[in-house]
Amino acid sequence: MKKLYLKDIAHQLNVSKTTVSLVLNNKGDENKISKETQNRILEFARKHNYKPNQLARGLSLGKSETIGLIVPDISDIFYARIASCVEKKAKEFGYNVVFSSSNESPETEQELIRTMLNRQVDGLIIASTQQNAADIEQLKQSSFPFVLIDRHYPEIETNYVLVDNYKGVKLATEHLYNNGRRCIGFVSLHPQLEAIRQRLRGYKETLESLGLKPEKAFIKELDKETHKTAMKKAIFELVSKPVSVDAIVFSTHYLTSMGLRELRALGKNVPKDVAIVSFDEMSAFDLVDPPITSILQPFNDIGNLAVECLFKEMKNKMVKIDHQHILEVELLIRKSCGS
Amino acid sequence: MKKLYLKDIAHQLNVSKTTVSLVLNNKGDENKISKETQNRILEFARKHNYKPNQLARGLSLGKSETIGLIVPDISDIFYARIASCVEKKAKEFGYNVVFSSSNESPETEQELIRTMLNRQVDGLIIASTQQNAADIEQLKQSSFPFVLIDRHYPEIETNYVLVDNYKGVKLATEHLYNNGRRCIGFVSLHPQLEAIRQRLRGYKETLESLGLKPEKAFIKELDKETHKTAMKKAIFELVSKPVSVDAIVFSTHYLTSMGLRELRALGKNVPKDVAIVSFDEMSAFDLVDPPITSILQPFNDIGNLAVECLFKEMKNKMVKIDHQHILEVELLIRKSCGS
DNA sequence: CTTTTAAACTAAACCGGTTTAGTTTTTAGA
DNA sequence: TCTAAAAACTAAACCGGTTTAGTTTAAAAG
Repeated sequence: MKKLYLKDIAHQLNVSKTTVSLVLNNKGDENKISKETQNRILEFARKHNYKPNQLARGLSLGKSETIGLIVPDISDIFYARIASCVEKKAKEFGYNVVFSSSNESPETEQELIRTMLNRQVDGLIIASTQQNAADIEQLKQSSFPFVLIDRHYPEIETNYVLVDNYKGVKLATEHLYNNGRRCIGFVSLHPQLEAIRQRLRGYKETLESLGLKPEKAFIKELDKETHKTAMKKAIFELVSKPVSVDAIVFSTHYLTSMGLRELRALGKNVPKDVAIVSFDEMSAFDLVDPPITSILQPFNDIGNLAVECLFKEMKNKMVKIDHQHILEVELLIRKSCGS
Repeated sequence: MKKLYLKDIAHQLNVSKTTVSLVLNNKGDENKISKETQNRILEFARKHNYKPNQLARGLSLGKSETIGLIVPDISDIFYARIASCVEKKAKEFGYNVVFSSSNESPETEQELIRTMLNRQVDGLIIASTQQNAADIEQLKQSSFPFVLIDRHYPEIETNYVLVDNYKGVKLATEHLYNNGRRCIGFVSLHPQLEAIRQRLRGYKETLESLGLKPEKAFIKELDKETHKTAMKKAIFELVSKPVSVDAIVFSTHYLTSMGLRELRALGKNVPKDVAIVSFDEMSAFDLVDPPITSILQPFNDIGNLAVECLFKEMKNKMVKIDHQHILEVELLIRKSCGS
């Protein structure tokens, strides 16, 4: 059973390629192709299950009906969930998704953006490393449709779908305070990410508003390359004298896991000795001992909104910056802060 | 800054498109383009950062340098991890990956396969719903390069990369036995999946080899649509009289989570009252109370091997069935089976 | 001094669609 | 009866690359 081409249909039915193409693209009526011919073509195409070559179609139309998704790491459950949403939503529009992970490397991200542009994706959804302002700026200048998710560039005006990092950490910190904690630590990664900066700001300002002082010693900012080894030291310092925190806010799910492992290794009881809250969660956090109080991100909304915005951009040709969404997060109280 | 085309380079340098194309594809020497001309072209292309339109290139070459990945659910951490691997490995070959989730629906899977073929992917990696023999058979007949992962069709000879499901469950069951358990239950999903059948077989035959009888009442096969509600009933029946198992093997990570929640809701102590083992795990299973003894799947090897096999197929034109890999699994003993 | 051969390059066809600018045939109007 | 307009269809250009089958020029061979 060899592949069927437009040309073949035309030959078989004794009409031109033009006619076949018009009919199959639903332009039969406006081009005054007789109903009878239309039916013959439609019928034949259906019967032989004709599907056009998308490369040829894309080349001709100047669009690929594919969008690109660039995330730091597709095996991170947070991004995997977003990817799943993006894919579903894109499919509603008849679009496919090509994905790639930047592994937090700006160089890789740059390369990925270019590769995707060469592949003629019609739009991009990017969770950027945030160290790639030049490329983002260029995308904007060339008015290529794109939407940033999870991370944005405060200095560049773009469409984005973010999460209220500040408020999330505020909620978490206040919750710890309300549970009687007064020495609240903060463990975080890559301070170069705006999202992380917002979380840090949320932490500091909330402490201050509560009349507490955010001591430098309470704050551990781990380097992304070395955080696996650095975590041990960080936790040790936080829970030992003279710092001796009685609570820790972790800025990401996997930091929470790692931190909790270290706390246990040190024989600390959670939440009695040290209460913890996690920004973002993993699938089994409700089963952990103790179940971990977490700030939940609305990954479904992030994915859906991002795709919707992107398609509006793609439709309008002119890219308007009018989709700057900051979504609410939710504090899910479990047991890791006491009570 | 408008897009630069091959034609533009040719004009600017006063040579033909042919020459430019040959040089940029490293065919300058074999086509006797002078070193000098080659350098001029290479230099110019680099300076202006020329990248060919991949749709045009793909159409011309009859290949897209893209592979398709079809999994049941990309937001499942197991498939997300495999996707991550596949992407990395594919990139080594200069390939991109388009992914899609079938959501366990054979119709969706069928549609995805066709869509991907229309998009001219050069090969497919499929974790099939296993209810789509017709399409798989057809792929095979048309000798289109593809590799099955995680799930295969025993009745169709194809290349695949699987995991030794039988042995995994055998290991788990024996471990429970060695910890003194004699009433071992089995909770599973979709018995139509070959992988699940293998796991069930592993369970039954191991029990028999240990001199135990695999009672029907010990085995719960949940329906995929209703498993969320059915789990409650299943666990209740397993741990109540007259069945009263003292151990459960769960055939998938999320079943383990759900089952554990139900066990807790019933006030059962794990592992004292009921020991559990999970086939496959989630990120935080080591932090759960108790840490869950799990059968680990080598997702890295699955992804890498699948890509390697696929590329061999793609290179050889002739698709040879000589890549039937069954990878070893590992039992990671934690605390959920006692000590 | 012609004929071969090699070196360096190119025109045009091709991939498989879409679309513009027609052409042919039929019908309606004057 | 002749012309204009409408209906139904199509040839050929185009998208942006790759590649086949040459062409032109210069040097080597006879």
